Amino acid sequence: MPSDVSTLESHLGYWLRLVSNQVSLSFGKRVQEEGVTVAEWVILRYLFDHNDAQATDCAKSLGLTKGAISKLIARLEEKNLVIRKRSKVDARSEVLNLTKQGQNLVPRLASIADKNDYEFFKCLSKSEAQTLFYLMKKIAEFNQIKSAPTN
Amino acid sequence: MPSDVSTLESHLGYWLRLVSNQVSLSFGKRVQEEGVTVAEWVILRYLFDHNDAQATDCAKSLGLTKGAISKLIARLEEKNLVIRKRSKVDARSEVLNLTKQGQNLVPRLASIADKNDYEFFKCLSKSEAQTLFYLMKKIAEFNQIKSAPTN
DNA sequence: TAAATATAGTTTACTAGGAAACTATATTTA
DNA sequence: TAAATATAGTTTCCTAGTAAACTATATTTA
Repeated sequence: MPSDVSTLESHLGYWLRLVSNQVSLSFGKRVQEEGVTVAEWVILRYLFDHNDAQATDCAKSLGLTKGAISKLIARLEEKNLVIRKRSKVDARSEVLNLTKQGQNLVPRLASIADKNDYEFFKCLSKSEAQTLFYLMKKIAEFNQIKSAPTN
Repeated sequence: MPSDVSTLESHLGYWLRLVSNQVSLSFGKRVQEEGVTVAEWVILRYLFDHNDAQATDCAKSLGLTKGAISKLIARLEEKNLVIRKRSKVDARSEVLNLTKQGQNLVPRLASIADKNDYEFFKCLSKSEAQTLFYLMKKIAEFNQIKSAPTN
């Protein structure tokens, strides 16, 4: 007689967490060579497309809290990859930009991201990968998870 | 002229992380009512099926490091949900079991997990959900991510 | 048997992230 | 205009997780 208690494996959330954790771990090890982390890469890539960005916009677009962003920006500034300036029009907010060094780094990180994604998901056919993109976007949209509209 | 720098959204890893983080966050808020966390639920569910389990087996099956397991077990013991005993046959290892309280809790947590999964993924059709299960398992298997073989 | 090595768990130091309280500045409203 | 409220960021405290060093016990090997 089977147990009526659902298993871990019967939940999609379990599988997503399991796989996602490993993808990020693997990616983290790769970008470490460039002196940054996965979370930092995400901010850098966002700023690459958004000059004079505001921390709050960044948080909303990337689905993070302002607390998380605050800490990441502070670290990126220390690493000399991001410059923060107080806004002239609103003394509460700040204006974010990549440094020259930051701008040079982003393409290299993008290559690493491409490679990591390829290695991890190369077991999927073209159409399976497309399906997975489609499903993730559908879930994100349905559940109102914000994502950077950069393309 | 388009940038040759790949976007965040062009990586499956990005989407998985985005969605997975939100699923876990949502689930975490729900199980909080029962006084436990997502990571604790995972351990409890494992121990529900594995009497006299060893921490190392637990770690391997769930894809966690022994350090992570060590801290989680310590907390579960404090919460009186798990009992740890030193093994008689091997003084290095310990024998893990749920307390009566832990056994009673697991079915309630399983219900919450069911509900959370349903709410988050109800935007998917039956066949889409099946496809997502299939793809996650395929990726996990290909990349040798360990998962509890409880069913 | 003594020394080397392997294994089980713990601890420490780190990144990732949320929640909530906090400071400072802007904006609304009475 | 004064008071209330909203917004931008920061800080603190928590959980989740890895890596690496550490302790203690077992097992191998010379």
